[in-house]
Amino acid sequence: MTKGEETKQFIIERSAPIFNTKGIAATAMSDIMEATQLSKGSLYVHFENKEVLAASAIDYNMELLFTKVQTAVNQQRTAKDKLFAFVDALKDPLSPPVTGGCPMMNFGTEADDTNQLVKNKVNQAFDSGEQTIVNIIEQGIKDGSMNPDWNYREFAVMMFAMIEGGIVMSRVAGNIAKMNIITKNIKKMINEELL
Amino acid sequence: MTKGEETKQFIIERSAPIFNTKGIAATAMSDIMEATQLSKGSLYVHFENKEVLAASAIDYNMELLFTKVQTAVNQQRTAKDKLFAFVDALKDPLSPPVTGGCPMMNFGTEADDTNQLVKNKVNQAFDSGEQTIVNIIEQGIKDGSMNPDWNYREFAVMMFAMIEGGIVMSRVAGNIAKMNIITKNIKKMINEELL
Amino acid sequence: MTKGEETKQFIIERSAPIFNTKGIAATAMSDIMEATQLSKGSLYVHFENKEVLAASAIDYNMELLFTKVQTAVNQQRTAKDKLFAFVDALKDPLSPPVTGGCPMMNFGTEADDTNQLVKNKVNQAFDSGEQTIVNIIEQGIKDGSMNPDWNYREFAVMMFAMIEGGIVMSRVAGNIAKMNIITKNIKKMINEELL
Amino acid sequence: MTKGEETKQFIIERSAPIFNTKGIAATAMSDIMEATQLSKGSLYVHFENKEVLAASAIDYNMELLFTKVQTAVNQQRTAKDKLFAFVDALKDPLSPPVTGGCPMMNFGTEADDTNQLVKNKVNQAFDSGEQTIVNIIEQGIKDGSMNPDWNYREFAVMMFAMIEGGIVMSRVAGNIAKMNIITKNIKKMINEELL
DNA sequence: TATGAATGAGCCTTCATTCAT
DNA sequence: TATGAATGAAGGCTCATTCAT
Repeated sequence: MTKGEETKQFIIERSAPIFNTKGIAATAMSDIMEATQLSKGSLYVHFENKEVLAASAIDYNMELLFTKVQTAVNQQRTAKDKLFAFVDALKDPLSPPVTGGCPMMNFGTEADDTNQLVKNKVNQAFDSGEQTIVNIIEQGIKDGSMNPDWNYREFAVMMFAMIEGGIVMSRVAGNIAKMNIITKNIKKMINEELL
Repeated sequence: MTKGEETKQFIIERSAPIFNTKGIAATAMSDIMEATQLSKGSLYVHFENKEVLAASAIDYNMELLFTKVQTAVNQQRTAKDKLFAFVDALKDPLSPPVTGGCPMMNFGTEADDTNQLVKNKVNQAFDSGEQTIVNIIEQGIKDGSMNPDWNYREFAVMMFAMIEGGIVMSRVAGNIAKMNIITKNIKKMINEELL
Repeated sequence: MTKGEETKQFIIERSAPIFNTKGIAATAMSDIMEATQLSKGSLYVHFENKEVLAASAIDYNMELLFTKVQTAVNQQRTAKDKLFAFVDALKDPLSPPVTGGCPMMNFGTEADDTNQLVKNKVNQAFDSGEQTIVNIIEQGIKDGSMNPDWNYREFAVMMFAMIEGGIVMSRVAGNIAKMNIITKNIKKMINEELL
Repeated sequence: MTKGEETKQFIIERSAPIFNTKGIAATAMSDIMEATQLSKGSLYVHFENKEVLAASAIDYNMELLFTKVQTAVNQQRTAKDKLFAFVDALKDPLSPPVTGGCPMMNFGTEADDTNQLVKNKVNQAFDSGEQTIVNIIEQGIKDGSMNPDWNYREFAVMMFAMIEGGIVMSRVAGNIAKMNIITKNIKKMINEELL
């Protein structure tokens, strides 16, 4: 990695939590100057403009989240354990895997009406999160540990939507009571499809 | 209503969809000047500052949403029909009851880390949305149309979380495929508890 | 004139000589802040952006020049004296009627390749300067004091071009030797067409 | 020519038309980076700063113009043909010998109030252009083809001023109508002094 | 000689807010 | 109550220039 690439990556890593916490519009380049201790000009050496930097930070936040979830999933053997690991990785919205909460929710709600590029990024992330769930269940069905008649595609949508909704509700509440209910019930629904 | 109160209300009604669409940070007082065709000074006659105006607009958006949902619910007789009406009122996130999408999600994700006042407002709104569901089910149990052993409090949390998560996912996707799955399955879950 | 119009006019008057002296690109809004002792925001209350302000200043500079020349012309009776007054009004490029030199030359050379709007303004000014000369001569021919066979339309072009060229040459030289030669010869050419 | 000198010359050739088109103030070092495909640092290896580079580019533009005019002049034998060649070399300001128009007018109007160095360069160029005309006529008088009583020194000033003024007028007009009038009349004035 | 990362002053513009009228 | 002129801090961004490699 060249010096320039290193700096670029450094800027992304430092700005990502700021964008995820304050939002794109409320994050100023001066916030990033402070977080990186770099000059204004230097930021623009590596990023054309704030929009491009924000896009990189959004990618970074979502990839970081995915890596954390995927890592947790991969540490398990059975499909059930993998699914539970997925749920558990996101069970505490007050100590989220990524500072600032779920980047899909944060940037999705900020961008849905105004920023097609970000909207698309978030949409892909939602799809690939859902696909992760689908893949695990398909493995479980294949190895005979899960009910082959399960409408797992629809379950994946419901499960992911419930988690995402629960994250926002719990963050706003300042406690994870609702998230606990959701976590518990998702696990229950999974258990009902085990063979 | 005095002239002043009328103007104040007018400003709220015009600014509410803007805040809900662009977000608080990205909405400028000049946007509201344009939308109301009022002068800068006039806005400040009625609202101390942008924060106060935003708070009023947020309240308005959430009340409008509740009114619309409640109106749909009230048009039904049975608990089941009321619950279905609740779900149906929110089933199309691309043509939402309130311009800009769900205000709880929009302001909740923008404010969760940075604005305690808004955070509290949204939290209360989530609670009272959930309570609406709870009330309907309690009526259904009381009149004997719904399963008295149903853990309906937990169901209310799940149902509301699923809807909220589904709204964001569908808005970001630009289509309501996921929302349709969610709507269908929520109704299925309700049907399973009917007597 | 309202307060706003007064301020707007004041800004134009103060900025006009700066634009004419330094050029559009080299004039900063901060230069105009200093010259007007107004705040940055105040400047933008009256002018959408720098381009619009520059356009107003250019108009002002050219109108000021025309007024001065026209006033000098109008003080004379005969066509010959009017023509001489025109020439004399522009005979000293080091003490020009408008601070910074001829606005048509200044903005014309700055804008010819890059700014269609300004280019058009300047072109019209050149045409109307030429027309002034034409009008005077037509009066002279009509009243019998000037040669009716004179190709005065072509003379107007030559005379104006010579003056404009001479202005730049003399300003760059720092002395009006060349301009004196031009002034003298233009008058000689005029004298040759008197009856 | 060493590698360094070659690069230096290359930078001048590429930047000259940019400076002549946009002006000194409006030309950024980044414009020159793009035009040369050289790095920022490389530009500063060869030129102390933008001012020095601009000065070199100005020299280059004026020398290029002189070379083109002189070449045209030298292809003719008689004084009259030489003079006509001079005029014809500049007769189309929309397809000028040097991209961006007459460098003396461009840099003269930009620099007359603000940049003594450039002002002097332009003044010398005006003088030497005038001197070229003078030299041709003196040859014509010496060889008996031109009127020895001609006040040719004054004619040279007028002729050059007319051409320069005409260039700006025509560039701003977007057509060469006025320049055609000027060209025609200069030739007529020359013809009147032939023996 | 050539690179490109880094700088910080300065650019144009927008912002929320104040206040005399 | 309503206006709109005035403010100045802050916004995103560009600039000429430096310097280690």
